[in-house]
Amino acid sequence: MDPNPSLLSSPSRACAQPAELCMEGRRNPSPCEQGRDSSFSWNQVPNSSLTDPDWFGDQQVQAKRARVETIIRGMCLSPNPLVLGSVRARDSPSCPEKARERKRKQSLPMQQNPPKPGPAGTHGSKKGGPHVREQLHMLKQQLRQLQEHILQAAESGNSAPGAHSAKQRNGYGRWPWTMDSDQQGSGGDLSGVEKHRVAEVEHQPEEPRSLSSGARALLEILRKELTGAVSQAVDAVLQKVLLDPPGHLTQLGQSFQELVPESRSETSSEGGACKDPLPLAALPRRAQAPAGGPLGNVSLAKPLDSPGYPVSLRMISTPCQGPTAKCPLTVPSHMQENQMLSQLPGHGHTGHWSGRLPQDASSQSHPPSETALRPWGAVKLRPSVLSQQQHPVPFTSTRLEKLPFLPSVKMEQGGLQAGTGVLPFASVHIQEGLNPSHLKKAKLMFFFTRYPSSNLLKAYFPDVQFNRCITSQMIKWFSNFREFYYIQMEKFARQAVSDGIKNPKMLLVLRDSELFRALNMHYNKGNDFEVPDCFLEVASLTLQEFFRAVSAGKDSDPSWKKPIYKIISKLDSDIPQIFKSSSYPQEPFRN
DNA sequence: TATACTCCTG
DNA sequence: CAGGAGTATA
Repeated sequence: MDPNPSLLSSPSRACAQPAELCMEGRRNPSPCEQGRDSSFSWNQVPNSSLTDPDWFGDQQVQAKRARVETIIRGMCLSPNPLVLGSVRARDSPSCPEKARERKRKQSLPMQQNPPKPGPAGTHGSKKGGPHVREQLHMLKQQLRQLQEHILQAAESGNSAPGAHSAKQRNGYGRWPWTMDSDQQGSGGDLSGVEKHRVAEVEHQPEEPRSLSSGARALLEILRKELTGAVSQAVDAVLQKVLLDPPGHLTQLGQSFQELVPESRSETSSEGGACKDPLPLAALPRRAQAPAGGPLGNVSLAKPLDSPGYPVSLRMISTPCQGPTAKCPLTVPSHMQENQMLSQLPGHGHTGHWSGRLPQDASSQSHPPSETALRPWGAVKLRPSVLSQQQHPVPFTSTRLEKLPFLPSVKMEQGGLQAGTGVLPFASVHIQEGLNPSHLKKAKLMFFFTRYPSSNLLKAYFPDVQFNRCITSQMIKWFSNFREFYYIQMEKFARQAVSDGIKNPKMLLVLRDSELFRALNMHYNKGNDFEVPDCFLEVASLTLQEFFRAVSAGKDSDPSWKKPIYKIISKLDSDIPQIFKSSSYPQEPFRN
């Protein structure tokens, strides 16, 4: 008559092999369009303002706008010799559009060297420059014509526009470079070249001197909107054409995916044809699978259903040894590339390396009625936390999906220069010693692995120069982590015993339990990391093991903990690949 | 003997 | 969290 917590009763596809999970992740359809949309979604907003002529319905303007849009569209669609020319040839373009996308990304690191400031087009040296330039020129012409028309319209019609429309334009704040020139300096992430061009466009108009204030206002607003729209479009084009400015936010997502093709080319066959670009949404889940997936549900479900759970657990667990071999999909074959990626997350210098993660990490929907199954006193309900659990979000998913939206403001002035010395090719600084960020990272890793091998540690701390001393220090860290962990477990297990708990299955470590709080406080002090579900499951099992041992009086044996250690040592999960980044998590402090 | 683990202590 | 002692394993 166990109250069978629904939390545990979930999947009985329990024994899903890691491999299956990986494949599943890989199978995620990733339509080219969708992918691109997601990574470039930031440049779509202006369109909405463009297509929002709420107060001004001038046919002429509409027509002009249509023309401009047509041109822009044409530019977007036209092949991009600039980029294609400078691409490594090893890509097999099974999906042309995607291949191009990928090539563009790959060419990214090459943009590291800031271009010498010069006339527009300097940058696009090869063949593409003049072409783009022409297009831009046409655009400018169009703009000029447009403005003339507007001028006429303004002169004929006197009615001043409502003030609200002017305020609406502030929506451009997202694209600093589309604002007036005085605001521009504040740090748009346009390259020098782009800035130059935008400036050109913006300074085109010969402002009419003799206009009524109303007309002037109208004109001003129109001008803003038009220049904003045009320059935004130009920017969008240039971004695609010239480069994705290094350090741009989309880079994380893109570069992250750079990793995948590597392994994909080696191992994947079931992925199908078009598995390429930018499944920004899909990728994170993939990364998550090894972490939370395998153990998820399984380990907890089993014990509750069958008495012999330690055994079944062992079978389904994923030993930490060689996690790199576990899920080939997430394992880049080239460490260098991996490290290149690694640099990226750190560039969203927002103070928090990964942003605050939404609460519930479980990809498996937690029963809303979790309260009902709160099993035991030590696992107390915390309404505040519980309420946050209402919106379950896979943790890795949220983490990675969020990153692309980190404020772009942090881009250094001049997109191209921004990359100087910061990005991919900026070498991984090999450190002699361990610093606090290493410690923090190790603590977070503890959520996935309690018994990391020294090889694993070496793999996940690429910026650390390992020697005997460093290695044993880090191993000592984990030993200390375990110590605290087991002490807590024992403490709460004993409390449960003294509370009269009979059934170990009642003991769950949930996110609102005291035990969890203690652990989280220790390993994740800032609470800026979403503790993976697999950790909760392992913790629950540990607690149960301790409980059973204590309640069976085994603790009289001096080495009564050893069997527990042995069990727990087999419950390590794979650590998300992102942890291999030398700069993950990127802390506010950086050297 | 070297390495890694636990336990204890500061 | 680090250091040291004691122990286990290879």
